[in-house]
Amino acid sequence: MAGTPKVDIPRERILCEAEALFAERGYYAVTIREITKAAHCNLAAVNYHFGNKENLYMEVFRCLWKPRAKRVLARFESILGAKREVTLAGIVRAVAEAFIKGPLSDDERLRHSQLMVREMAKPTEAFEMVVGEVIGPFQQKLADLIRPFMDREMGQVSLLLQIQSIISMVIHFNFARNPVMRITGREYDARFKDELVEHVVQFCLSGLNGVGKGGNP
Amino acid sequence: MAGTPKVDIPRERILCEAEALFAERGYYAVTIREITKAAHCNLAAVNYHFGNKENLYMEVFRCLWKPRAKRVLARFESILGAKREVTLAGIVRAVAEAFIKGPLSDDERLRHSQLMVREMAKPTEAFEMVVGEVIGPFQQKLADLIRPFMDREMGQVSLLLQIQSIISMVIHFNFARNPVMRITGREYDARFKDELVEHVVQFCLSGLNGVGKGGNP
DNA sequence: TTGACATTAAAACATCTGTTTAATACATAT
DNA sequence: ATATGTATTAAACAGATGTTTTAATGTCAA
Repeated sequence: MAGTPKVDIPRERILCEAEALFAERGYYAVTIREITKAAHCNLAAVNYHFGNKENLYMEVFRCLWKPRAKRVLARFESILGAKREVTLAGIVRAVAEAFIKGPLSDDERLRHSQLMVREMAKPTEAFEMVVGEVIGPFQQKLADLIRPFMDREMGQVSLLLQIQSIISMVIHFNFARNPVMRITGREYDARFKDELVEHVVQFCLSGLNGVGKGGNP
Repeated sequence: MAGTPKVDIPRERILCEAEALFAERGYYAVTIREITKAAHCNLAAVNYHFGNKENLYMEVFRCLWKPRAKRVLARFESILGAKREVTLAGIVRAVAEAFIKGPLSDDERLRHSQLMVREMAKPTEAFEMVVGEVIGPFQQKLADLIRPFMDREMGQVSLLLQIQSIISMVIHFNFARNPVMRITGREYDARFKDELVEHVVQFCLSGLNGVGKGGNP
């Protein structure tokens, strides 16, 4: 079973299992029969509780994805708020920690980013909702936080590209575990995640030069 | 039609249309009937020329994806080879230009990265082939190129994380056009792509500080 | 032309898909 | 206890899907 829901009613079980399956294999690869079987309930339960498959998919984003995203953002705020003064390094570290370690379990984090990546590849109504209500506002807030550290004459687009670059890295290290593990030969244990956070912070702050000497052999 | 194949035989048309549809919507969302209709040939043609749907998908990677990836890598080598001396900036710029502008048309580039991202989300046999034959070797070569510029004591894993970070950015700016356009409000025209290349180079070389002053207001 | 082979076409097949129906069980309030 | 609204079940439905079959068509050498 994929993550134990607090209330053990069929509706919750369906949502939970549906999310896990949608994340892993995508909307069309998953059948209602699979979902209801995993949730130990009758085939008709999906249509009874959610109307149809498409709305079940939307409800996954409304009831599970969105609250979880908010938990991550709350963690970000919390990490940032704990600091005496806000620095550029502090902001980046807060992002990296919230997204790569954060309040989510490993399974949750994987599901979460897989669903998002699938939406980025082919956006549906869910994407509109999530960008409008969660991701968009967050990136704007991040831009406002970072702007004071940037050149005065830097355009808003440039600023947003900086944000996107940070985000692209944390998304990548979350959802592309497979290639990352395969190429680096490392497991996603606590130690490796610490290294990942450290790496993201270093890279975002000073790029390749941050750890290099810049010398030519 | 999705990109005009050189030889106008049904087999080629099917491959071409299949790739476009698989990239846009994923394996299960696409039906053989759709593919053959788009390719203006009979339903049975897929099973005649490719045996079954699964093998058609694999052939897309073997016959279209892989050669195209090699074209991109060849462009990378070419850009790098044209330089008088190899610098860190030169390497990063070569990667960014090859992947973001490169030898591919806009449609090709989008398809290419969408297919890859779908494979990263849920790897199939195609992923194994592509990582083993193209992506893996390329990242190793990139690591060898960059190593001389890094600290002597830097571990191989750290080095590969640097590579992954560069790659994650170019992949992101290729396949996540939708969110990027939506959030920055820009179109993916030649001008914007130039800006993207410039941004990636700057960011990878010196991170956020590269364009900022680092001052606290 | 004839014969052999490769390709295309149309139809049929078995299975799977999302959805609906109708019947049943269950709980709670009167 | 009875009635009422809710939740579950099993069965059926219509349409879609991958695949196979069988026939027709084209191609080209002997």
